[in-house]
Amino acid sequence: MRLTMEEFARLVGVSRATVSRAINNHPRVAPETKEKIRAAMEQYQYWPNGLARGLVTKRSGMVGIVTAGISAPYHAALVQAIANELYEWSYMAIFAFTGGIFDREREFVRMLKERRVDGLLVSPMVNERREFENAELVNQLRVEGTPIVLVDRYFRDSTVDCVIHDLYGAARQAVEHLVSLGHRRIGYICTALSRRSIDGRLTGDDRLEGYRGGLADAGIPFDENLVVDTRHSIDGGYEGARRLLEVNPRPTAIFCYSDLLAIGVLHSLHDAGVKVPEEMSIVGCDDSDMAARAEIPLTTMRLAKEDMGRQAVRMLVEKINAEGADKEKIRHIVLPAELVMRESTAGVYSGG
Amino acid sequence: MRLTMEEFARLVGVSRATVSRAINNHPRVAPETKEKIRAAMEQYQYWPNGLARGLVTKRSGMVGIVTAGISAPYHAALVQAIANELYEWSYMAIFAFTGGIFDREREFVRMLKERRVDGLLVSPMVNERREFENAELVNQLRVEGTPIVLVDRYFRDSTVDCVIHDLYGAARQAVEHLVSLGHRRIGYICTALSRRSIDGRLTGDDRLEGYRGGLADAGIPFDENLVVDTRHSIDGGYEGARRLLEVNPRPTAIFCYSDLLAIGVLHSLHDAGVKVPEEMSIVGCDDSDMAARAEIPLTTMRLAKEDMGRQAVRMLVEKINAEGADKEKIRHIVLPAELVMRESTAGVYSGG
DNA sequence: TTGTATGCGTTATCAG
DNA sequence: CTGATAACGCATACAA
Repeated sequence: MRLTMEEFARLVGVSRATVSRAINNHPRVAPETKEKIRAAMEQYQYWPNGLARGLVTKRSGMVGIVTAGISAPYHAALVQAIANELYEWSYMAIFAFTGGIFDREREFVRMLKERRVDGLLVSPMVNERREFENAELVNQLRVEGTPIVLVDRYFRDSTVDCVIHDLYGAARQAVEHLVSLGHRRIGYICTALSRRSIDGRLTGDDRLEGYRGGLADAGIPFDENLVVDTRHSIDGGYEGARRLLEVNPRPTAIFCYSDLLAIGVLHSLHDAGVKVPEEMSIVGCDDSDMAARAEIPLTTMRLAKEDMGRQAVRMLVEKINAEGADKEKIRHIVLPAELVMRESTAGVYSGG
Repeated sequence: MRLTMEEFARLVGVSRATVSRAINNHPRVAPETKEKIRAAMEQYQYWPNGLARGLVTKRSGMVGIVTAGISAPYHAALVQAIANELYEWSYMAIFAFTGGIFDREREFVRMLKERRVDGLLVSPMVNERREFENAELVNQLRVEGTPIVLVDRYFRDSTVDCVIHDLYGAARQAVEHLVSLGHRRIGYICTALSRRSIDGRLTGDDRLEGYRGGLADAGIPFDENLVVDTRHSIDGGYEGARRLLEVNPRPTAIFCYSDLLAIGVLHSLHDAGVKVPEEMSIVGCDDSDMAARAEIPLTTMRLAKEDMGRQAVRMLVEKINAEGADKEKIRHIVLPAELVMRESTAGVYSGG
C-alpha cells in the first residue's frame, strides 16, 4: 500500500495540514518547512492521492475527449495536438473513441461524467446532412453547465463553444488560386456526405459552397457536371477523376475534398496518361503528411490541426476556470486555411 | 451541483447503503428494490461519483497508456486497438504521449500513479541499441508491484509482462518467401537503429537477425554490402534503394524494415526504370494501410496490431485482478507475423 | 433484506 | 505559521 498523507506527515514531523499546504503551496507556510517537505516527498516517494484530492476540491485534473477514432491521419494529428496542449495545462486526457457507434457517444459521456472530468472536448457524430446524430446529448451538456468545447463541429441549433476550420474559405481560396492560373473549367470531387447539397437545400458541405463562391467571384457559371461525389478513400479519388475525365469539355483543374482523394486522383491521371500539372492542376485539402510525399508533391489547403487542438484546449480551460457570467460567454473560433503551393498546380495547358 | 447518493436515496425512499448495493448489484437486495432504484437513477439522472467510489474501493477503473505518440500509422492503429479492447473491459484510457521526450516518461508515470490508475500499458523509450532509456523506471514499477504490461517492448534485464511481435520470424519468413521464388541476392534496408548490430555485437534489430537466419537456412552467405541503413521515412527508402542499385552484382529482391521504407523503394525503382516485380521483388513489413494502396500493392509481413492491443489489455486486466502468487506470474506473448502476398514479389528476372 | 456507523485520503475552516 | 477537525461521496462491516 502506498504512503498516506497522515503517515508521511508523521515521518516528517509535521501535521498533515502543513503537508497539504506545502504541496498546494499555500502562502502561509514557512519556506524552510516547505523545502523540508518537498525533499521528504522525493525521499519517501510520497505523492498525494488524486482521487481523495479530487473528492474535496471537485476537480479531477482530467479532461475527456470524445471522438470517432484515429485511423485517419487527420484525426490522429488532431488528437495528438489536443494531447500536447493538454499537457501544457497539466491536464490528463481520457480518450473515448466511439468508432462511429451511436450508443457509445452517450455511454462515454456518461462514463466520463462519472469520472468527474473537469471538461469535455467532443466531436459529435454527424449524419450525411451534417446534422448532429445526438443533438439532444450536446444540448443537455450545455444546459447542465458541463464545460464543453466542440472540436471540428459547429452546433447550429444552439450555443456551444466550438473551434472549426474555415472550410468555405479554404475551397474559395483554392478556386481563386486556380482561377489566377487561368483555369475556368474547374472540377470538384467530394464525398457522398456533401453531394446532396447541390440541389439547393441548405448545404452541409462548406467546401462546396466555397467552391461555388470562388466560381462566382470569377464570374464562372456553376456547372453541376463538374461536381462528382465518391467514397472517401484513395480508390474513391481514383474513380472520381476517371468520371471527370469523361466530361465534355474536360476540366483543366480539380479541387478535391481532401488530400486522400487527391492522391487517388493523381494515380488515376497517371494511369490515364494525363500529365500533372501540365495538363491538369490538382488542389487537395488538409495538408496531411501524404501531400508533401506524393509522387507529385500536392498543392493543398492546409488545415491547422495543431491550432485547432491548441485553441480547443485553451477555450475549455478558460471555460473550466470561468466564474459567474463568463461561464455563459460563448465563442466560436474559425481557423483560416492556408494555401500551400507545391507542384500539382500550373497554368492552363496550351496544347502541343 | 450534482445529486449525491444520500439525497438520491432519500428521494427514492431508501438508505444510501441500499442504493450502493443496488448499484454494485450486491446479491442481498430485493429485486424489486433494485429495479426501483435503477429506474430512479434514469429519472433523476443520478450516477455515483467515481472519485469517491475509487477512494474506498481503491480502484479507479482507469488504465494509463504511455507511448511516444500516434503520428505514425502503426502507432495510431496500435493505440486504437488498445482503446477498443479497454472498452470491452469497461476501463477508461488515460493516454500520455511523451513525444520521445525523456523526462516526460517519468513525469507521466508519476501523474498516472497520482491519479491512481489501476494499471499501466507502456512502450518505454529505447535508444539506438534498443536498450531502455529509462530502465530504472520500469524496474521500479515492477518492484513496487504496479500492474504493468510492456507493449511492443521486451525488457531483457528483468521480468515484466510484455507482448511483442516476432520480428525475427517475420524477417526470416520474408527471406524464405523470396528464396522460394528463386532469389539469392536479397538486400535489406533498415534504419539507423539497427545498422550498428551488423558488426557482431548483440543486436537490437530482430529483423536483421531474422534476415541473416533466413539466408543461413538457404545456405546463402551474408553479404554486408546488401544491408543498407537509412532514415525511417519514404525519402529514406528512396535513397536506400538507390544505394542498393549500385551494388555489384545487384540484388534481385529487397526486404524492407517497414512499409514506409518499401513505399520509398517503390518510388525509387520507378524513377530508376526498374520494374517491380519483374526486375526486383520487394517485401515490406507492417501491412499498414499504405501497403495495399501502393501503386504496386505491396507484399508485406503483417504485424498484428489488433492482437497486440487485445492481448496487452487482457494481460493487464488479469494482472490487476490477480491474487497472491498469480501476481508474480510473468508472461511474454510473442505474436507471429503473417506473410501477405500481393504484387510486389515474383520469380527472378531471367533477362530480356 | 435493509439501515447505521465508520473510514477511505485529501482540503479547508477554525483556533492557537 | 501550524495543528486539530469537519466535510467530500461512497462502500462495507455490523446491527437490526
